[in-house]
Amino acid sequence: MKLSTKSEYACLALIDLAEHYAKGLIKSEDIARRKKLPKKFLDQILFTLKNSGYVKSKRGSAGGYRLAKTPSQITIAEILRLMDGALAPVYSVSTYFYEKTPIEQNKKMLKILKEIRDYVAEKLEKTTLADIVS
Amino acid sequence: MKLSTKSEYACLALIDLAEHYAKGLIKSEDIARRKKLPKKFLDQILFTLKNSGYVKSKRGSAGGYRLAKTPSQITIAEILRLMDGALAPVYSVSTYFYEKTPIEQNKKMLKILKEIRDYVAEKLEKTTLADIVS
DNA sequence: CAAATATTCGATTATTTTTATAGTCTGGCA
DNA sequence: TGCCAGACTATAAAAATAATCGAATATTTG
Repeated sequence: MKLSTKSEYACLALIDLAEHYAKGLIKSEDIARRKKLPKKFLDQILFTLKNSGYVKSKRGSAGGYRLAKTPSQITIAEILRLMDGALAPVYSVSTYFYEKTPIEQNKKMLKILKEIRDYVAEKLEKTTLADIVS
Repeated sequence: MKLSTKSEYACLALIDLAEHYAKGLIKSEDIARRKKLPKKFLDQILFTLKNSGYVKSKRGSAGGYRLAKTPSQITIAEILRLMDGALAPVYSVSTYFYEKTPIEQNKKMLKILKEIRDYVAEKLEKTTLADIVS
């Protein structure tokens, strides 16, 4: 579970939207400036977040983005799974992205990796945007 | 901390050497066959392991590889760090591979990631080859 | 010594993933 | 109508990952 730049950006963007949750629509340009993210790349990420129902948007000169749910309804786990796939250290211990991998040959090693995946999944599933807004 | 194929192969190779620890020199071909690894890629991995002092080798028709230490002296953590780098989910919470990353902007998120890195590091640092031989 | 065998080690290639940019289109507001 | 901001697709640059090749060298055995 190494976070890609993309998932770091996605988290920061959602955090920004959570921080300005009361203000209505936020322009991607403002998010990019505040969080120091490349604007066009951010647009692409927001597009993905929109398609998956985490944010809503409005076009036009008074347009922008806002969260589609309250900050406490969005967990970090779902965002990372959307952007990076499995939280697990190997696919063979992933609950949602299971796939065979060579290490499956060793049951004891697999058990340890599974414990790691469970710790990470549980921790990130109970952490919501509301918990990390600054 | 998503394991690369390479680090899975490295673990399996070392496990194989640990399983045959008493038998002296083991040919890479035998490891490749037993653990179903691509021979040439495995050779490259064994070469890295040798340069870092985890295995010793001997050439020639009666050559092969053996562990340079006892199975209980080799931790999974060091092997993964050698092959993949940081165990941490982001470099900005890595102890041995620290580097700035965007998520550092949010202290609460960073704290959670740090807890994950600590759990993973502690767990893998106390797991040795001796613990996982089958 | 010669043949066979196994590691050495750099080079190279292939593939995938990651990161990012470009550009056109479309809807909304003044 | 004309600008503004998101919508969406395409594509490309860069980096990481995965794997292969092949000649060189060392060692054992016949």
